[in-house]
Amino acid sequence: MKAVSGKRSQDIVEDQIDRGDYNPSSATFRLANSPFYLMAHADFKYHEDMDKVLHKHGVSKPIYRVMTVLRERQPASIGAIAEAALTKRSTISRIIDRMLEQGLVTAEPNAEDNRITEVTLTPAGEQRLRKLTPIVGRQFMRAMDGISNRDIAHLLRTLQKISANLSKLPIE
Amino acid sequence: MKAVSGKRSQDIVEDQIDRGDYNPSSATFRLANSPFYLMAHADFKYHEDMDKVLHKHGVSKPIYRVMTVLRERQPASIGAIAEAALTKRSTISRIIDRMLEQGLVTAEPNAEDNRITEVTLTPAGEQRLRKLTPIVGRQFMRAMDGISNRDIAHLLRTLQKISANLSKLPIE
DNA sequence: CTAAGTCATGTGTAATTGCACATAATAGTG
DNA sequence: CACTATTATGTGCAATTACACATGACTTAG
Repeated sequence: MKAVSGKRSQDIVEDQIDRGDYNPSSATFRLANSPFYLMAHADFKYHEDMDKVLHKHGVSKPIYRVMTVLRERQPASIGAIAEAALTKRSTISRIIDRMLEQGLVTAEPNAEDNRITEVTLTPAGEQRLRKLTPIVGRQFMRAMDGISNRDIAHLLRTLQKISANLSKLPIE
Repeated sequence: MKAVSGKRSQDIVEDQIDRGDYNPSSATFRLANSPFYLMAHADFKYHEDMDKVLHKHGVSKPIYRVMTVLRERQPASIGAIAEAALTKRSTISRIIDRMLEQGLVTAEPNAEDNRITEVTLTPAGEQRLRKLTPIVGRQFMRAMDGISNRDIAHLLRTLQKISANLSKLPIE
């Protein structure tokens, strides 16, 4: 590897030990070279344009996210949706309320466990989602322009590793 | 590259053309294989634990982000901070109010252009930031455990490309 | 089988955020 | 030099969010 943070590569015994400029506690750290800042930046830009378009179709970003979660697993409980959508349960509870008003989902108590609310997309919800899909697809293609599928696969592997690391026990 | 979405690799003329499973509009798309979902997920987990620790030091996530922006460029205007911190100007304006109350920053009108508010970290703000830095550093090391610096460099390049793509003209 | 414990969800409340607009300051135009 | 356009920021207001707690439902120990 190349030298980082002024140290010569010989000084670095293993590739993993010294994170040099990448580490936010380094004196030479810069946001432009920070993985997490860049993730937030990319994610922000990705949604920035898209949200405006989605709003024209009466769908907010959190509602869209819930719909994509439901597309994969139906029915799903409030708690399961919250976890997958990276949002607090109480918030999801209210988002589902709004989706009910719009007729995008149904919410029924689970037959075996009455505490659980089972949320399912209605045909109208499915249709709305199908309508939005190509818009999101175009935005995705735009984001990935000039990036090889090999690089995308590499990106996925790294992100998955990071997520796995962070799902272990917390800091202190 | 390997086949994606059921197509054989021979069918794919260029590596960039068909995004297969990666594209949110694909029938075989899964959130677990979606770059943007994984970015959001990693970013969420990264901040989830950290925020709790930061709060014990009286610093919220948005305040911490503003501080890291100021560390790199001081003084900075409200607008410049907003852009770098991926937050609306009016929101930053109010966050700066809170930081002023805590004595973390000063805000002075620019001498040449009276519209501009120049925000600067106070010594107390600098000190607070220095105190938090090792905490964030540990979280970073935890996140990157088992990932080589080469992979991090690769991740950075890809994320930078994506950000650059999305900074061009919007969708429709 | 009953009581304590755990779990899933919903709700009151306060804080945060963004939008739309207002205000103040500068730049540009004829 | 006056007048319009643009720019930077701040504020009223509505919507969204999270936290803390309450409620109802299931589970388990004894």
